Amino acid sequence: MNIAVIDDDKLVAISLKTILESTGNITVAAMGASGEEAISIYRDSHPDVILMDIRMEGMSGIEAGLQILAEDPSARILYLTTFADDEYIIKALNMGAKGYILKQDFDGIAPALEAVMNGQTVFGERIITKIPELMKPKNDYDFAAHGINDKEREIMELVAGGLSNKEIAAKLYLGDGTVRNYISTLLEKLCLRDRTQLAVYYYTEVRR
Amino acid sequence: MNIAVIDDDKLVAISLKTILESTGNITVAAMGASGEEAISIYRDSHPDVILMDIRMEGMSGIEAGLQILAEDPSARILYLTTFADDEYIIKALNMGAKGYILKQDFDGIAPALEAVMNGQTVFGERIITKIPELMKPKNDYDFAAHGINDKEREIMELVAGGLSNKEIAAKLYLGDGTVRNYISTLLEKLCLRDRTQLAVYYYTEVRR
DNA sequence: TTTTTAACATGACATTTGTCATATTTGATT
DNA sequence: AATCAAATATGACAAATGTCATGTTAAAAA
Repeated sequence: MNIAVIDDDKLVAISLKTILESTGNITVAAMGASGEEAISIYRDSHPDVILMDIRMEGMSGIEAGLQILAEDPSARILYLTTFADDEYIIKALNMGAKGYILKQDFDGIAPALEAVMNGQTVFGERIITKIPELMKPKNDYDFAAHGINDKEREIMELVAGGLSNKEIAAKLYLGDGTVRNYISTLLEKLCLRDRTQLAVYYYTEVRR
Repeated sequence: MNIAVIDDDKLVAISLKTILESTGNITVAAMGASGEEAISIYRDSHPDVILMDIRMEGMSGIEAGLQILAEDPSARILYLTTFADDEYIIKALNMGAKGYILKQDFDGIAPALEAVMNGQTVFGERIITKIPELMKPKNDYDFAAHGINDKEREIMELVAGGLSNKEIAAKLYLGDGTVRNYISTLLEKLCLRDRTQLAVYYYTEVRR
């Protein structure tokens, strides 16, 4: 099995090469230290699996992976992580990566590569247990992109909390006519008709 | 590595034993054909990994797995599935199983066992892609427990879709006063005040 | 059969809601 | 200083909404 090792820590890369090649079954055909290198290495030598650090200087492992998979959807990418970077798990998963394992776990890497080679997807010990909570997508709804300012956002949240105009007015020290105006503008901006649709929008688009 | 193979299809069990032992690295220390057997085998011989069919006559693989993990949380259980039984994926995951792979994928099983032996968690090709949708907890909201009948439930869903009374009435061939009555009862039953709160309730309690 | 209950409906009424035209204040731009 | 654009506010108005009392029908229970 030919693999490529991409890690911006030279020492780690070398260690991996040594360890993996000592298994006898694995050949490290290429090594790189950045996302860009990963891409060009993959283009040149099409290794069976790319073993890549997820966070690197410059282009991240994720970006490089996306690029590689765009060019060859059958590429097998196995990410290495140092433990701290949870945020990437879901991204990697959705992207179509073949797994996500801990760098520290030297002994586990070779078997993981074998499994990936055979079409499996592999996760390190503690990683899989985190997936449930990571799965609820943190929302990155962009209020600004819809021209919604802070006050409007606040009012939207209160409407989505089921409050009446009067209650919202009291809570924000505004006149209740003012609140109605805010809601009017919100509805206009979001092409909705009434507060109920606004609440629905909130739960389906903003905080889905 | 000593493993136990549990499958209620004798033929599959034997085939697995043959294939796995031919790798040289794996010894099938015990075989069984039911959940009950799995439990007693684990008690007796503590294999490194249990390779178990997930659906079997009598006690299912999940139940047996729960029992085994209760007695020894460090037990490594790798499930075999025939493809159709999605529902178990999440259960297996939450339970603490080390993976979930396809029976058909003979070549993949040995590497998967190696990976599991080394602390990884392994999923078959198509399985991981299903996790996102399976993750959203199916709702077991009990309408009946709140005294909500079918019509009311239907109307509640339409309100939560952002429809006006008139639209709901048209859709259900009801008078719009009737719709208002239904909503009134719903609000009464659920201790809510208005349709917006009903929609909020829907998204936070029914389909959360 | 008679009674009861549930589903479906109507109309009257008060309240809430959404729109609009308009105004004041404030800070930024010119 | 003059102008402009926001954030904030008001009141008038129409439409939508929620409540209630009441009625009809059909099915279930007695």
